[in-house]
Amino acid sequence: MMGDLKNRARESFLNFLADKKLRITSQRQAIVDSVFSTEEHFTAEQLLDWARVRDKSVSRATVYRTLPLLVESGMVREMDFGKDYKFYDPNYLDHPNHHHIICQDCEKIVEFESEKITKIEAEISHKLGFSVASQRLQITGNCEELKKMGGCKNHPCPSNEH
Amino acid sequence: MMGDLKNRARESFLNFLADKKLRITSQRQAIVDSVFSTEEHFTAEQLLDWARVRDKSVSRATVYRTLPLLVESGMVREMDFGKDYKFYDPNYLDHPNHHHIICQDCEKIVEFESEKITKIEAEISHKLGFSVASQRLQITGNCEELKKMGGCKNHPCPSNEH
DNA sequence: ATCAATGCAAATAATTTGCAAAAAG
DNA sequence: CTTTTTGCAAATTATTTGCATTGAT
Repeated sequence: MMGDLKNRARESFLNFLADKKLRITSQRQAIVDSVFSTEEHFTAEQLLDWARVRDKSVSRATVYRTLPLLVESGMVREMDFGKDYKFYDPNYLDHPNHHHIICQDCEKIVEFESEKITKIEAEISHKLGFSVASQRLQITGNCEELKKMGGCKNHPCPSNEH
Repeated sequence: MMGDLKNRARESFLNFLADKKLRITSQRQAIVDSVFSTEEHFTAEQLLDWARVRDKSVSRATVYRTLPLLVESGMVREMDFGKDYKFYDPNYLDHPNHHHIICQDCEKIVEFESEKITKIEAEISHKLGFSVASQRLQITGNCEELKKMGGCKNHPCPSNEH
């Protein structure tokens, strides 16, 4: 049933291309199929790797040219976690208002939703004279392991230092 | 009284430098004084311009080397609005949990705070096994003018097109 | 045929860095 | 004096683009 949703997303995107009179090339297929086969966040480079498994002829330029189309179609969301490259999230279709919480140390990322927050955002925006088109909320924090041990994946536990 | 706060921030930063045994050079003074004389968001390039008014010898490299110190000290917050350069916000000191709402069209930015959101963030994070270190919430929307007229600063109103 | 899409390699642009000279403590 | 900081110019790196060619319709 997850597959169904992803399949529908794939269809939507192909329609989006058709509406814009853009062509469905084998390279775009490989890229799009890759995107709709994962629920992970990914980078342009990762997408290139995945797409090349399906079609060796996919070039980096085509990935970079296709990504904006995926974003414009609403099938994928561009995200910036402060790294020097962007991440892309294919899960906004099913959960258009989800948020992210990221561990400072190990970069573990958890997604969550909150109707309350969505509601407050709309109320306040309205008061300020805006209507909401989209939102992004990122919480940076410490995961359990980091809190308890003083370190997680990326750092040795300080108690092991001397 | 705003000046007081900013002055205190400036002091804090100089102490931060002292604690790290970093030197208070004339270039750093010019940069820091510029930062604590504004409440606007700024870019590295803008900061360079401002600092050069105070001290012509300030170089771009020094601005780029000082910015991470300002961020690390907590006096300035790095922000990414999806442009290809970063913005810096000197207002987190007085309002550590504030959010941004940005018009899609004219890039008007309004800051706001919400204790309710702060509280919900903490609750949910806790449930997920994280503690909150910081957060960033950006709402993208349409300002009044855009809603009413179909366009604001950056675009002609569609009704004026033919 | 026609025109959009591709791969390649070169360009772009914000940010970073090596290094010899200058300045802080 | 010693060590940090500076400006400059060159390097870095994700992303973008020009162009001749290929492929979809």
